Amino acid sequence: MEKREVLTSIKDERLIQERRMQMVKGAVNLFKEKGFHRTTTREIAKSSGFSIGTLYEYIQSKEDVLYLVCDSIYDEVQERLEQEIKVDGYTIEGLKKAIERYFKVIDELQDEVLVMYQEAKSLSKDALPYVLKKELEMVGMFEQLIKGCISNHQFILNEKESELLAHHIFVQGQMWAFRRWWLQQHYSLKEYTEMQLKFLLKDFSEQPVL
Amino acid sequence: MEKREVLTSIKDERLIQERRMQMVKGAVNLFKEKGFHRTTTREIAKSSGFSIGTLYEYIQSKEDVLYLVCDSIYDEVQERLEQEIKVDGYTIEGLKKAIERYFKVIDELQDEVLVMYQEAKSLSKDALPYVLKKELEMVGMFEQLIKGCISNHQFILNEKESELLAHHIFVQGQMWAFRRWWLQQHYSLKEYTEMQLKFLLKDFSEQPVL
Amino acid sequence: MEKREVLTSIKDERLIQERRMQMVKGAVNLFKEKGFHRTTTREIAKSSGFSIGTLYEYIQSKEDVLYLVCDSIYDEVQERLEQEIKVDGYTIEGLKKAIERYFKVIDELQDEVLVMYQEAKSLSKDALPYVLKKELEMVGMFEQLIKGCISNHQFILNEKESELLAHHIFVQGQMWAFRRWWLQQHYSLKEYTEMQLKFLLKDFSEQPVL
Amino acid sequence: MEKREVLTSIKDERLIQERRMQMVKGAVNLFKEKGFHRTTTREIAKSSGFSIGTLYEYIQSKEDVLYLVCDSIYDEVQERLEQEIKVDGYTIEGLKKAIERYFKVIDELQDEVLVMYQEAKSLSKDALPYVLKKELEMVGMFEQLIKGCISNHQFILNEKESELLAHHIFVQGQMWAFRRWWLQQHYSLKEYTEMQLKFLLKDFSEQPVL
DNA sequence: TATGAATGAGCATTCATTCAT
DNA sequence: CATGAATGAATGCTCATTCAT
Repeated sequence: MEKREVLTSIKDERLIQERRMQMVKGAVNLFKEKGFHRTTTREIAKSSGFSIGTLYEYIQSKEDVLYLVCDSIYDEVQERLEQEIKVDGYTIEGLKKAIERYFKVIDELQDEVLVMYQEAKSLSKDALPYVLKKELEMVGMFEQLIKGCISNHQFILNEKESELLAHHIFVQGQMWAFRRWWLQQHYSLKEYTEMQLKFLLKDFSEQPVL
Repeated sequence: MEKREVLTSIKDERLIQERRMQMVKGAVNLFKEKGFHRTTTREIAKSSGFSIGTLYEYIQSKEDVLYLVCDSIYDEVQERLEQEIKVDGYTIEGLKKAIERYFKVIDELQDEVLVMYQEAKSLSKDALPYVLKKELEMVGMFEQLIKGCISNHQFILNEKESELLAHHIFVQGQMWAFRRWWLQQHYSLKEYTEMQLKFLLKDFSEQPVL
Repeated sequence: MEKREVLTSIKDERLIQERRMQMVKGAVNLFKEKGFHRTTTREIAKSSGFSIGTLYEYIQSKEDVLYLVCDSIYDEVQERLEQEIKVDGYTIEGLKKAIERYFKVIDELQDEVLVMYQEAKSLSKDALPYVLKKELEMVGMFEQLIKGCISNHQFILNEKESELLAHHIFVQGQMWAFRRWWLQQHYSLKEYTEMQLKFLLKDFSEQPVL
Repeated sequence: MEKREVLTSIKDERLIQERRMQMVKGAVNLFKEKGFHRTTTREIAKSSGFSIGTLYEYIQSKEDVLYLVCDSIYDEVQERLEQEIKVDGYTIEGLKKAIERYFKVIDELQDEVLVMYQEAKSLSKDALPYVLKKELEMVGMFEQLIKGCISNHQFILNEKESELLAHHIFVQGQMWAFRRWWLQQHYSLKEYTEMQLKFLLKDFSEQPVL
């Protein structure tokens, strides 16, 4: 699936990138505070550093901003993740480290992650699938790791179990962000990570399962 | 924490209950479709079967409807759960059944659960804590079950692990609702439940952990 | 001009009088605080001690309440005044005493007077003339006194001057009420009365004017 | 006391002045006819010659319009007055002329004056003091004139009497406006002025008072 | 007579979007 | 390209009035 196009009347591609970066940065902060619906386009323009007229030169509707924000958050999470994950091989140890790093990335971007999960439903029928697709790509990263481990005889899981485990890992990361009102009062990130690893991988940590 | 009062100018308590039931029922359907912010008070009134004026006789602001909806969903989930859970003792088998039933309840009320999780953030500073409290009560139900099992030497977990496991169970239930766009295309509820049980409880299923 | 009728569906005349008295008493207090437009019929009913339904048994529209209030205030001012004024003869001394007493009555009923002057404009085309008529009757009381004095050769004024003096007196009384935010911080009622008497009547106090 | 700020989202100061002038002009006419409360913001916008949206670009609430109206009326009365009064010295003749001109200004702006006196009470706790202050400034103009005359030995009055006389003059001017329903049917402005001068200043017109 | 639940026209205000400069 | 004034449909909410009980 190619990136959904956000139409603009501007020709200079470099300018488009720059303005949109400003826009996303400003909007994320606002969405964090007040949510998408309670944020006005004027506020977005202001916190982006340009006028409402200019804002509309680079987007077609308010919803485009939300799409741009979601898109950018995914890109950032994914990018950071890929950067860190690549190094380790397909071992249980590698999988553990990947999870650890994933949790760390979520922790660093928790505001953004929160925004995305709370506001994504406001995306149009048009943009939503693209965002969900991105999510599946991230789950796919874990799935690949798991399957790599299985190929390496690190442990045994069937197809569906692998898939679900990948989802599991993914959701537990998000959980750190959107249940932070409780979790982060009771656990440090380190504690949380350790316990999650225990729950998620305990069976596999000693010997291949029969 | 006592129930947050939603002010009304109506004196007949029976009528209040009846109208609010209509209201919640009508509103949930709308919130499902279009979300809280895109639903107008007029639509809520209409789908509740009365006029906008009457709607406002029973609430003070649009947000009250959201609160009433969240409140009612929690009550229903909790009620259904308690009803089913009570019978079984504090055994692993009992815990499993409780989880199964919890997942079933979530499955039945998935629209409502989804609404609640997507819209709760729009609750005022006033109402949010009450809703979060309700959530912790539900987590608490699982925690009690788990601790009961521990007392019965069904397995060994420390305090924090028990808490986290309870959260885990709770979140996996919700996950069935808010990731249904993917999960429910790949798994039946039965499959999902079985696999979750395996992940959540596998260690404990054969013998007490040392 | 006969009293404007305020229609009611109630037959028992005694009840009508009683309910309307409650109504006026309750409404005056509310109008004082928030003005006619900002006061709701529900509030009037409540502060009158009966239900909104009952309120509308005794009036036909919210404006009727305002009319009833204005009417009742005039009646009270006029009644108190007549009661006190009658005794003295048509002398300058008598006129002075009448003015003193008028100012005292205004002082006692200043809230009511204020309400009337600020809200009378909200009366319908129908009710306004009746209220203005009442006002002229009160001015007429002073005019009579003045003309009596002239007949008694206490001083000399032509017709128009007499009229204007009567208006003058009347307006100075009201002034005590509706400029109280300044006057009552700088003068006691006694001081104000004395100075007004000096201004209004000085010329006449020593000898007939040529 | 500096002018109370009415917030606007418009940056062009010239435009603000122009639009507000239109607004005040349109609103005065409506307030005259139906009063502040019975006038809708849409009507104000329409009679100002722009849309409701534009209206709200220049004010923050309906009450701001009332404030702007009151403010503008005072400014106009005061400006016209100062313009005319300056020339004459501190003599009884000068005071008389000032009063004449004041009455003439009130006569010309009687609709506006009426609006102000009937609606000022609807101003917020915030704006009211500012308007009352303006009123005292106008009274102060007469007080200065009177005290100037006293300094010039034109007549003798103590401090409090001077103050009250100034208020007197001020109120008699207003009286021409808000009792016009009677006065203007019985007197021409000329007659009224002459008689008021006689009442207000007769004692002083021939010789200094002992 | 008394009550109070129901009604819906009406209002102030907001805000995404456009377009002339 | 950038600006910001203008627009008006849409929305949350109020409240005078009615009428069945």
